Amino acid sequence: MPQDFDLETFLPYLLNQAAEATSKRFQASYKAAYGMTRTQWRVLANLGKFGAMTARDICTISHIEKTKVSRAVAALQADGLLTRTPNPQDRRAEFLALTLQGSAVFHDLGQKAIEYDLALRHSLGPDLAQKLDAVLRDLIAHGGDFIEDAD
Amino acid sequence: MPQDFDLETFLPYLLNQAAEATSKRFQASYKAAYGMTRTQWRVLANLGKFGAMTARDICTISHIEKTKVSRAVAALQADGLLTRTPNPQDRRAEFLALTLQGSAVFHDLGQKAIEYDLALRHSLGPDLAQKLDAVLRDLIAHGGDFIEDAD
DNA sequence: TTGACATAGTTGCGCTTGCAACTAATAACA
DNA sequence: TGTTATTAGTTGCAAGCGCAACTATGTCAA
Repeated sequence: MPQDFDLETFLPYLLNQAAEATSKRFQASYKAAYGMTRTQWRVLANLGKFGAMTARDICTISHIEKTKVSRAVAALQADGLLTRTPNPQDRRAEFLALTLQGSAVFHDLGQKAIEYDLALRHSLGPDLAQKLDAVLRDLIAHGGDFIEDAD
Repeated sequence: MPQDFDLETFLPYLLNQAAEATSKRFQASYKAAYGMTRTQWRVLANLGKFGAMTARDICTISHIEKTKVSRAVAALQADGLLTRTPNPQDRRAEFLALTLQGSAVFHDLGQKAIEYDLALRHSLGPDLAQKLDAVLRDLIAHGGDFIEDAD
């Protein structure tokens, strides 16, 4: 009967703390300068990286829920950072693309993100940082696949 | 002019994804069985691990904001999982302690958490899992200390 | 004492989220 | 063709969260 559970060694807890700690600072970049949400920043970053695509594509690529994407897209459009173009082949869907202004924001924030990421990795050391990448990707891919009852 | 920012290699993003992926499944344990919030689960876990303490102590230990702690404590009390005892030395503060029922819940969830944690670590391999712990703790401690302008 | 400041904890408000239900368009197939 | 099932995207609602303001108590020092 192990009664010695310790939150401080619980992997999901540690991951959450680390994610919050590292995200918090960078959040200031897009929140203060552009009044953007994390979801908005991610949608922008995906469009900036991959070019025009539909909301559904963004969902698939980024694993963000469609509700969040929908609202983020509406907000980004309202701010003039992206445009929607109907797809004549499928009138349910719309192609999303960054405006010139949206691209400018993407380049500005992307630049800051790269610098921040480098600083973080620098503090960890190169090989550790690289291993961390692999481990995190592994957890992202398989982190929810163990316990078979739920869902 | 590096325009090649890629979200997929951005450490805060990876950490968030990994945290979400691993937390989601375990969340089912406390949400489905006890209708608890993540914050409630964390407060319960801290009280279970460290015994009676004040809300302020929980804030200090866990880095959860006092507002969240306050509301989680109220909810846990309403569910009969903890009791508040006024501190005669300082009538602003209250000692919080798990009830018998609260302890039972803590042991149940703690057990499940240990199992889940072991499964996660097993999938990573022992040495990698251990390194991950150290890296995450490092990021938690220093993850926000680089960029000096914000705040 | 009394007044200025600090601290424990709560509350109000606006915002983001998650979930389920919804609309509109398309696909599948008898 | 008509009927049903999928899919793209939106919306309503009930939370939870973050922040600032607030209450009540305690501290310090003139």
